[in-house]
Amino acid sequence: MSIKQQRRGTGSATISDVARLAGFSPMTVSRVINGGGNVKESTRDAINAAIKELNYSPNPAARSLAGVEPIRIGLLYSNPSAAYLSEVLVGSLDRASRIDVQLVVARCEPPENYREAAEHLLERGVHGLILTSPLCDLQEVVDVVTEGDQPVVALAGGKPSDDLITINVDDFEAAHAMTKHLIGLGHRRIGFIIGSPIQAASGRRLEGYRAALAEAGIPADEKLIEQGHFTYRSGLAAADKLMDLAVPPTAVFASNDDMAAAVVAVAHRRGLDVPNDLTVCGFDDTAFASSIWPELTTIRQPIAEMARTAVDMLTDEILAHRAGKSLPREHRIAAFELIKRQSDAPPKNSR
Amino acid sequence: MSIKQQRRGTGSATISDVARLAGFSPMTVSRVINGGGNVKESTRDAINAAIKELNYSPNPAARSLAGVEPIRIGLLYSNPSAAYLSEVLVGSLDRASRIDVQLVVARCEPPENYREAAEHLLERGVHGLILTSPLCDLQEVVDVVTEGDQPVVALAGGKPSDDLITINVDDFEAAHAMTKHLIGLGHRRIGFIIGSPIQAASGRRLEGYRAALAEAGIPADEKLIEQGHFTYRSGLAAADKLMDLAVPPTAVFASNDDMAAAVVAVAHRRGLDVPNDLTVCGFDDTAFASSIWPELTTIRQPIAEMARTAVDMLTDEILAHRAGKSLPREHRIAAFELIKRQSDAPPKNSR
DNA sequence: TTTGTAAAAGTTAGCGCTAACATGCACGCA
DNA sequence: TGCGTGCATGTTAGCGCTAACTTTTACAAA
Repeated sequence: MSIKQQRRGTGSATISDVARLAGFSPMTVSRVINGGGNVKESTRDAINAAIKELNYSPNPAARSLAGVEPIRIGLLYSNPSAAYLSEVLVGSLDRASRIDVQLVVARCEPPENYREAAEHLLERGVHGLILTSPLCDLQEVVDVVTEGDQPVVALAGGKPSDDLITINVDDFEAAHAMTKHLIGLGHRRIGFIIGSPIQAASGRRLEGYRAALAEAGIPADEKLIEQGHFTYRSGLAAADKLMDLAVPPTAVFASNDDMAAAVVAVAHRRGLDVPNDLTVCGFDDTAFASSIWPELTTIRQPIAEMARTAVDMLTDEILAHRAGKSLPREHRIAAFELIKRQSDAPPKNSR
Repeated sequence: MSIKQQRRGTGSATISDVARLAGFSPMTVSRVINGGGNVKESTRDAINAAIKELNYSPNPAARSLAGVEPIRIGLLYSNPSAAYLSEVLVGSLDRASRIDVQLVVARCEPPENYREAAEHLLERGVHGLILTSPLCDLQEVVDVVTEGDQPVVALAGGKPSDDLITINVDDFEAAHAMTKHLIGLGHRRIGFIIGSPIQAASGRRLEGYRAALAEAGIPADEKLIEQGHFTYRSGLAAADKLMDLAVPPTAVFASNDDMAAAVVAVAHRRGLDVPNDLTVCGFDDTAFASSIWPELTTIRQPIAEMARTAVDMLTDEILAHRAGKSLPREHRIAAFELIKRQSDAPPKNSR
């Protein structure tokens, strides 16, 4: 007796296996998978059960060969805050390749060419877009990309709205937690450097800071709050002003790492030791945070994870759209993490 | 008369179109494409001509469906010098997706888990590996990944050898050019901070520096040369030593941007203006270079382009390997660029 | 000339999936 | 009873490619 050798095949389950197990034809299975209509509820359930049992997932090559247009997602970035970008890329690529979605990455530098870059992507036929920070906070950019009817995800930024799916950490809670951490160390005069006013997160971070102070019963001192623009240079200026105060802060919480690094630079220039004379902490956990010395205590956003989520959500939207349905725009909140490094310590006088 | 509507199909040429045009069967075309043997020279030429004329390229989905194992390339990185990483990713992904090669990205942090990470990739069935800096300079890592018979490309680092394909800028020429630039500005006492001794590029950069000085007839002063480790912290120490010299340098050329940033920090701490009191320049053009102030004059390696090349070379190797042939290990040199920003100026006394 | 043999080419079938069409069936209405 | 109507499912064929097998051709040895 000869066992017929399978000539090819990956060994994993096929749509026919599922069909056989469920007792229907492959076509019906296909309909269930692709959200097609006209399938009885009980049939759908039986097929889904079979899919689960066989741990089946459709072969993307066969699918695309059979004429289904593969899902393409555009990723628009600018301002290579490089650590951020690489996390975005690693996360989104990882997920995209796993679920066989094409990712088209494009750089754009507002205000010059954002329109062009966006149109370029749309021409390439993308079915959805991911907008990374700080693009999501530029209203013109958002307007351009939401003109069409492709779904758009704003990653770490952007105002939740009906046009935009957003994925963010809770900036308020994160800033609140960091401020509370500083208060816990014994600090009472805590300087704050606000981020760029055009980014929505800046305001939320400021409020988190204020709220933590208020909760601890520490009176707000507006002189301790300086405006910055998320740049190193703006951090230098803000830090100088803070350190020139009659009673300077014992800790400075900057709204991002670039500005925090600038605070460290200013402190050093003035002969202050970080963290013993001045505690400094940042936000974002970019490469900066761990490449300067001392390394910064900061807030980490799970960017890679958020990027993965972005790809998933877009894909769901696109599939729903293809099936003629429509999903409500979701607004996800991801969990942040307070990364404690070497730039924070109790204030001097409290020891 | 009814024109039969094509139900599906992408519209682009298929292997049958090529076969028809060339006057052979699709199978023979397939053989030509896949480097199979037993095709007459004249046939091969005719088919290649037809391929060119129709601008044909095989449909990857159909190919993979027909059972050809898709090419998978592993990319190993560590030490997220993030700008570098993002360039590597953008470049390699761009090319990989265009030629339909799968890229499997993995992080590894020697000395803990490099073996594990490498083995993990190999288990995932990658057919070739890209090793990014600084991994390519760790002999243990290189040993592990070259154990098998997959081809390995060292990107921006590594010693050219029979085991390793390398892609580098000419570190000697680049350091030479930068030093010459400084001499051209009028500097005569130029400090140099050497990179990590374990990376081969460090030595080549030092030699470039020495050669440029020698050419200009400037006597070498060993006190102006300090050892560093490519880290910010090592840059701080080296800069302090240089600035403590009886006759300190008027310019410092650090072997990477992190150390150059540290030199700027030390200068500021000592009340020196950059570039008016001290010229500082770096190497690599990482994010650091343009996020601190003043922005660094530095050497840019075309990392994205080099990454693209890496993917191409590996793919060629893998295809050659599959066809039973073997290509010699190549060692490519890419063109660097001297990026002039705001951290260099003529020395004070020369004005 | 016949035959053997290897090189060069062609044929067949099938990878897994889905579009288009076909069918079956229940239900309501004339 | 017959007949449309619409839902639920099945059948057929083909997407583009290549593995495995078969056939043809070229050419040398018998």
